[in-house]
Amino acid sequence: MTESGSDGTLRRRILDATRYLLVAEGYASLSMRKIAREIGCSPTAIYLYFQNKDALVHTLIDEGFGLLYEELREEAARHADPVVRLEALWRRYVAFGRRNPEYYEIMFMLHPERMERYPPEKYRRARRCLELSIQALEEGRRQGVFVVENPRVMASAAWAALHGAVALLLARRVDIRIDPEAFIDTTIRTLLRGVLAPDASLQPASK
Amino acid sequence: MTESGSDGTLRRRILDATRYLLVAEGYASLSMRKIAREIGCSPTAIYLYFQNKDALVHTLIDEGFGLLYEELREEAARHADPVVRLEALWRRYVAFGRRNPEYYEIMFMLHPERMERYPPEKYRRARRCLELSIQALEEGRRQGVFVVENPRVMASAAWAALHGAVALLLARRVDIRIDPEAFIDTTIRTLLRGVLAPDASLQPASK
Amino acid sequence: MTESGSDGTLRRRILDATRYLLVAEGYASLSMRKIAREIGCSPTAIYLYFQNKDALVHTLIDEGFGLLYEELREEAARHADPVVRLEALWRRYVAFGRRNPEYYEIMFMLHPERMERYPPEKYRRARRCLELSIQALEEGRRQGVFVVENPRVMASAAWAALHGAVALLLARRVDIRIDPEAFIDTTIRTLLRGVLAPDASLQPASK
Amino acid sequence: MTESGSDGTLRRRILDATRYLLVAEGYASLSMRKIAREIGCSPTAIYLYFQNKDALVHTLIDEGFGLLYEELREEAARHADPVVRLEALWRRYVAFGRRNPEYYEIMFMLHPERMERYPPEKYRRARRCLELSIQALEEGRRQGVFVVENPRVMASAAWAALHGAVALLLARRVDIRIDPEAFIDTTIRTLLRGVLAPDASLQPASK
DNA sequence: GATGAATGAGCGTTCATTCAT
DNA sequence: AATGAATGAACGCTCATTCAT
Repeated sequence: MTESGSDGTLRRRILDATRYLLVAEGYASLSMRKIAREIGCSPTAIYLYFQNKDALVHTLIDEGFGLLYEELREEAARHADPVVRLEALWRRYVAFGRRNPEYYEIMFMLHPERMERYPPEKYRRARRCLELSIQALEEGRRQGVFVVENPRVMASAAWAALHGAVALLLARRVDIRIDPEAFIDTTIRTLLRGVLAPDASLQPASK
Repeated sequence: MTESGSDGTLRRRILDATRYLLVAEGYASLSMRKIAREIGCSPTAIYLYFQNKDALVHTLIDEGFGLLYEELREEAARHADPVVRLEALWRRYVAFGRRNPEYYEIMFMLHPERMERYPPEKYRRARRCLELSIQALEEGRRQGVFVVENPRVMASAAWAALHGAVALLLARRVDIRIDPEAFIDTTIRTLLRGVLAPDASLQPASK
Repeated sequence: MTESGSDGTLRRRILDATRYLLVAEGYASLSMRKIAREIGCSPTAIYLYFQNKDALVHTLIDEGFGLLYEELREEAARHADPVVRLEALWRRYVAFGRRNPEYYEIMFMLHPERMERYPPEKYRRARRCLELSIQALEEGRRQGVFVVENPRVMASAAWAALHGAVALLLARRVDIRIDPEAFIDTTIRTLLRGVLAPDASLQPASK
Repeated sequence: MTESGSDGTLRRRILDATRYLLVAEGYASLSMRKIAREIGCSPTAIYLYFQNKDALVHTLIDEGFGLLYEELREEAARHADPVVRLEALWRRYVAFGRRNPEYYEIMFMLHPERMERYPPEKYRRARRCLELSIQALEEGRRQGVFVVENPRVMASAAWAALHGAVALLLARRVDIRIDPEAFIDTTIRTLLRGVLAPDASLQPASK
């Protein structure tokens, strides 16, 4: 359930049409007219619910972060073991990006100048996602299974790695000879091996 | 060294102005008219040197891949040890991206639709960059210092990780409390630890 | 009677301004911007009523064929005698062309490339105009007053002759020493004499 | 032999390339750049031989009228009998138009505003073509085989009819179910029957 | 709660032409 | 005899947005 309810209200239909168009044609060619055409209303109508195009997109970004956090939080709650939990979080992140390319594009692939008007307090929500990884890393470090200097930096670096994988996959920039699953798997297992204490036995991926 | 040197020719000034605008405003808002305004010529003049906007951007992409490959090749030649070499290649890649955000954006952050008209033979040049990493991985594996199932997939995954780091840094999406150098360092060291054989002693980064 | 009457609606004013410009400057130099300037609106406004330039012109072409067919049908209905009727149709055609040079230009003087996107069903309407002549020729042949091998070909040939006369008059390519009325009259009477049975007495033109 | 010789001089090549482009793409999309590209010289070079685009086209128009007149004069000289001669002239006119669509387009199908700058004395040359028909009509009238009030008007009317046939054929506006040869034949025979004295036996077309 | 009418800015691109060399 | 460099004007069209209703 998203923050604005999933009723058939025009506001909701605008958001959904926007998501559809983001998947179908990408952010670059997203236009108010197209959104309006998609749902059969006038372009003006959109302005009744969103101050402007940016506000509309920002709303979607918020939704996206809400969804992502929910998924990650749920995943984190499911695994007591920090190693298992960390891997699960990472896999979930990648899965989210691949399953929701439209959210992913505006959440993480928009250019900085596009984000300038994005209210900074919203970023805090984005950061909460990272906290889950940080916690797992800290827990694991305390248990001696992770070797990590700075959990926050490590979590960010791992997130960057996952982001790179998702971004290249979505942009279809990965060599077609490479199986996407193997690609993701290699990324995650390499990261895991990179943070695990040398004597910690590397358990098989719970794929 | 680019193909035409840095003489004051209009063609060169167009390319430079384009690079400047790419850094300053991003690809999305790049326009022929802005380029012309930037260098104080008429928009028409650009068409004397480039068939159209795509051709202009493609020229820059070529330049970028030329530069990157040159840097990586030089770096690869400098280090006999595959471990040292791999780390050097990775560091160089990140450095290139951070030093040349404009090239990086059009080389790696453009959406596929934008690239459709990019001549496929040019991609070969792009892939050669990856080959250098693959070779290092293969060599290291033969020497028993790397544990890698599929070097090509591993090289791609590592590239994706580095790309993610560069992309987030350029987009200023990394938490400001995190020192970029530590962020990069952690990324690279984690990757390295992830591919190194367990008994191989991890030497300190030669940074 | 056109489909939307002659109210002062912007749509109508666009169509009228276009017609004016077609007369004043010809199709070749017709531009959306000029139309907008002519009626004092922004070029964008035109796109509220017509999908693009072609659609605008096609609308006028439709109007033109509507008008012409109406005139010819009415004329045909007025005359029982096929000889009188045929001459009346011919005169009416020429009169239409001279009275509506703007319609005539886009209806009959546009190059085929321009028409490619013109929906083919619309052409049927154009052909119905010819059918009226064909019917008159067939009737007259049955009555023995016309000597015609193939009425459809004959009707086309006569139409071509009339078209030539109209086209040259509109283009002011006819020697100025020649009275346009005499020119038209000669064309039509010659055609008539050319199709009449030898023994049919040629009545004076009912001009 | 045209007035400017048919050597391989650049001037000649420009004229030929222009003719080629007129056939291939039509007057509307004729451009100096395309002409230059076609013959592999710079657009500027054209201006060494022709003051501007209009002058270039006017030169071709002159050539066209020269060719047409030559053909018609030769044809006229071949036939003593005015009836035969007139038909021959008409057929030759149509043949010229169909054989030289590029000349025909600029000679007879250009819009009036395009011709404004065409030097009026050149029109006299165009009119000489008509004189040949007028003479045939006058001769035939003196011999009692033609019934013509005003030969000049009649010649113009017949020319208009032929022009209409050629124009519609070139523009492919004639119903595809109609055989072009039959179409032309009908036009000419109808005209002929229209001017022949009632008792003059109509000889079969020398098709 | 929603629309219709309209705009100003901007886009990539093409054109005929000029001028210095 | 010919070119290279450059321009100003124009083109069709799309966009985000506003305003009156």
